[in-house]
Amino acid sequence: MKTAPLQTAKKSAVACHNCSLSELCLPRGLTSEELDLLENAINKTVKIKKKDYLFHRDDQQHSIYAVKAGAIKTSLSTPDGEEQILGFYLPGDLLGFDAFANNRHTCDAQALDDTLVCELNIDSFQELCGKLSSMRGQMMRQIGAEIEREHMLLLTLGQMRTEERLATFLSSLSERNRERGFSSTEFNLPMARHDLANYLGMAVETLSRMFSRLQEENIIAVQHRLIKIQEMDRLKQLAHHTCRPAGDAL
Amino acid sequence: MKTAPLQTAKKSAVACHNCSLSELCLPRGLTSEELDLLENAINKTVKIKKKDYLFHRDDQQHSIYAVKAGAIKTSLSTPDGEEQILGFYLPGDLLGFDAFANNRHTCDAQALDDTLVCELNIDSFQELCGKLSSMRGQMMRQIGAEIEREHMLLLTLGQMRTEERLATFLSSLSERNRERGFSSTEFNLPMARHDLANYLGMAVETLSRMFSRLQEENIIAVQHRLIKIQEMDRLKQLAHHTCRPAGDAL
DNA sequence: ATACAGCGTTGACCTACATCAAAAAACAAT
DNA sequence: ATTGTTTTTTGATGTAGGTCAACGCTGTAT
Repeated sequence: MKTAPLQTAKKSAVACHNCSLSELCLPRGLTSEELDLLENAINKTVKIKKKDYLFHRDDQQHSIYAVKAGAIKTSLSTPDGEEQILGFYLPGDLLGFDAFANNRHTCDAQALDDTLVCELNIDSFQELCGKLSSMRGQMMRQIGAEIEREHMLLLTLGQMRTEERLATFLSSLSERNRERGFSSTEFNLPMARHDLANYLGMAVETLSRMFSRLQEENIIAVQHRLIKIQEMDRLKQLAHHTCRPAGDAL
Repeated sequence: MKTAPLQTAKKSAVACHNCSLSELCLPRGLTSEELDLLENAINKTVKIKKKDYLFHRDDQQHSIYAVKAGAIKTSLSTPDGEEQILGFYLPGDLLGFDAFANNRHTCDAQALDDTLVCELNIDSFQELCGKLSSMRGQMMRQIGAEIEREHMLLLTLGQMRTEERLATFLSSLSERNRERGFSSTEFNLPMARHDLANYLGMAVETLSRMFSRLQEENIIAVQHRLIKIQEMDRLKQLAHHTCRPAGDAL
């Protein structure tokens, strides 16, 4: 289907110390010495091209990855070729925890764009977590956030109508951008309509209609992937199902 | 809404050593000495009555729980009173990992029946995981399984039609029973129609119709909560979306 | 027994969304 | 620019499943 990720990968030096994402990523709250240990656990920085896979379900090799730049989607596919996108991972997000169960990834991870990730060897990372309680705490928080995010998505898919789903998504992407110091009212969607529709459990056509509807009501302005939120309060109102700001990832 | 869980709880001695669930639960693969340490981390055994809550979202106190008997559902509820059930936990299952993120549970957990759980203090458990790599591995496997289960549910809610959803659910409950040494073709549903419908993202009426349809086609026989699977292969065929046997919990 | 409350099933109807079809816009390659 | 390819939008139509309503069954209390 696609070339293996490692064939298109380049290795480069790792440096959490001066990484701009250190406040979002694992390093948050660690001392300089702890950071050294973390850097040792990092295999390498991997560059993957748009549409290439970071990992496949059941791959022999498994790691935890931190996104430095670009965007990754994870998905599950069925025997008959249907897929469900499980999450979008943006700079500062970690992915790969699904491999904890059986030392195999249980979903696929594909780059939505040319992407840069840090790869952490799962075993040395586990070992590190044994040694440093701060690191263990970091990891637990990340895992907890991942579970919480998935809970929100279940709520979205199980209870909301399509307009609500989109409003909730936009609202949480906005929040996310705010947290990262970007504009919360004007941003680019990192994914195509097709992927977003799949993630939100609706047809592309329906998604497009919902974008149009929100635009007609002057709640947002849409130009391709650029979204401008014009009336945040009305957007949040539509997304009233949402429980809390929803911290990490999407 | 309901009495606090602890008011209806009774404490009793903990003994992983002679617990019949030790092969399903955390103790699996641990040495006798490691088991001693685990027992020390366990606060107590808690008894909760049907419809009482094991924990609430944002509770001050948070723990990991292992179900010994009965059944628990976890759910998320929205400001406007809608709920989405996230999972059903049966004997041998662990729940409460959602509190890792912020030291607060992010969902509610309610007993579907009179239920017995072991309560593990989260901090001493974490500490234990620092000391014992085998325990860390155990926990990671459990967390991984939880994530994998939620992925399957996302696939179910996002991609399947109602009949498929029910077929998938029954098929995985059957598999689960088989793994625990119970009958895979005849078992009781631990939850009411209302809860199952919610979990599967459909109306109770629709769920009821799907039960009837499967029964008309002689794939299953239904008497209240008792399910007899008559044609397993046809059931699995209907659930063809399912990726793999789906190990733990529901 | 009888009455009552909660749960489950069935039927009639309706709507939110999927599907089908086609045009328009954006993008890529020559 | 020109052509082909992919993505997005819009419109027309169909349907799966939601909603509303009524009824039957099970269990509990009197």
